[in-house]
Amino acid sequence: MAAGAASPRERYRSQVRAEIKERAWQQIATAGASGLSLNAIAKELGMSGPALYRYFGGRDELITELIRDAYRSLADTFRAAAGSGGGLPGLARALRGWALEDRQRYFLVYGTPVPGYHAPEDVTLIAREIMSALLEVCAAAGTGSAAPDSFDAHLADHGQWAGDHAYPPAVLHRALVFWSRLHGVLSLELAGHFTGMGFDPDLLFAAEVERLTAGD
Amino acid sequence: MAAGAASPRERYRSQVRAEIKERAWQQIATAGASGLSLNAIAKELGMSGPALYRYFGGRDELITELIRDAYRSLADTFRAAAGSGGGLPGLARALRGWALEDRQRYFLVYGTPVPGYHAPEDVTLIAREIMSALLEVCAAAGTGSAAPDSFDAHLADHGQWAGDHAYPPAVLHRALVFWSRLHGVLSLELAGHFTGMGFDPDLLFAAEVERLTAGD
DNA sequence: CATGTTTGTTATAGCTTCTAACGCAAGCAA
DNA sequence: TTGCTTGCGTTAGAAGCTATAACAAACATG
Repeated sequence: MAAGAASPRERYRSQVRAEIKERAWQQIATAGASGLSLNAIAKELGMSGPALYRYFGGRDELITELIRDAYRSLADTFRAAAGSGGGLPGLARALRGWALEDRQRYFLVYGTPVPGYHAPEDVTLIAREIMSALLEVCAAAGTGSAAPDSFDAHLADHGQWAGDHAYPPAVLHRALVFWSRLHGVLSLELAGHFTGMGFDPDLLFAAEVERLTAGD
Repeated sequence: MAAGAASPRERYRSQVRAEIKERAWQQIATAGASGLSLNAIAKELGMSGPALYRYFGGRDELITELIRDAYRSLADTFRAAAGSGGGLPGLARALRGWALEDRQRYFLVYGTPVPGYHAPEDVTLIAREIMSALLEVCAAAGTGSAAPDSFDAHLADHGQWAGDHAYPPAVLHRALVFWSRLHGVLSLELAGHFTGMGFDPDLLFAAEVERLTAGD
């Protein structure tokens, strides 16, 4: 975007910022988001503590940046999957692949929220973008064979979140069910609640996708 | 149990321990588990910092204790619901009620795990107890109308986690689907991913329970 | 060349967890 | 009742963290 032609100073600056974020991802991967230490990152980069504050306003700002990148990455993955004609199974595969690629990144988006934290405006916009791609695929996949229930009736009156496109309630319902069911399996799997049970979570995921595409 | 007749010293000790845990729950409710501060708790109780270490080995031990209590509470809730004949809808209601009662408690059980953390033995035993109650209700509810799929075949070979009772694969599958789907909705709702969308998460939950009981 | 901006430094405040050493007081026993 | 033991709470301190302030050096630009 705007990172092409810039002054050498800005080039250096953005490169250091990127390096900081890279170390931050490494730390998060091994110690979780709560274990991220600016001091440790600074030492790893060979500079001393407060130097990092030239690049990020503080710990919260750095984490917010990582969250934004995580959302962006998921949105791009969804956009690509939605555009490649794989339908709902393709989208599901993309989601699972993205989740397994970096579980801490998944938790940054869908993990336990910090009570005080409020996501900045642009992050909620990316979230809308993700939802939009999902709705698009759901609409293309048809309404399926599930009979309309009371929730569909509710959605007919409370479906403004889908944006401009006036999707039928069945499509909205399908999208919400796709989202919550696959998140349910992925979340439990990534959190390790299936470990030691012996079965393959991938097959449970596949079975849910199966029922999802076969009219719920 | 063993807390009935005890020396006055032990009575005092367990009372202080309980008070500490109560304050800890309050703190977690407002600042999340990562924002729990032993120092702040000590000050609230009128004693100074290191005194808490007479009652808990440290921050990790206190949090582990809270996690254990959360698991215990969920297990008791499940046991009661399983015994009261409400079937799967009753169990689902109980789960939702328990989750909404204290969202941070839910996150302590099903939230983002800390990479290094390993749950102690007894917690995994309580987790098994929870699964056992769920399986019991699933078995009583019948196998439903869902046709056996490849995951059922897989479960026939990998269903040892159900314990002694040799439940049929369909029952195991039903339990896993009950668990993951309801967790999916609850997790997204409690994390606030539905806020601003306008629809009622309770109705989505109810719709999922509906499809869960009506043969998937 | 001079001037202003940006970067990195050290010093410092204030917070955290946690260990160590000490004094006091409560409970138990002879 | 007199002592002894055990446990509780204290202060002091080490090591870590975030974050700010003040300063020095390097850099880019007039």
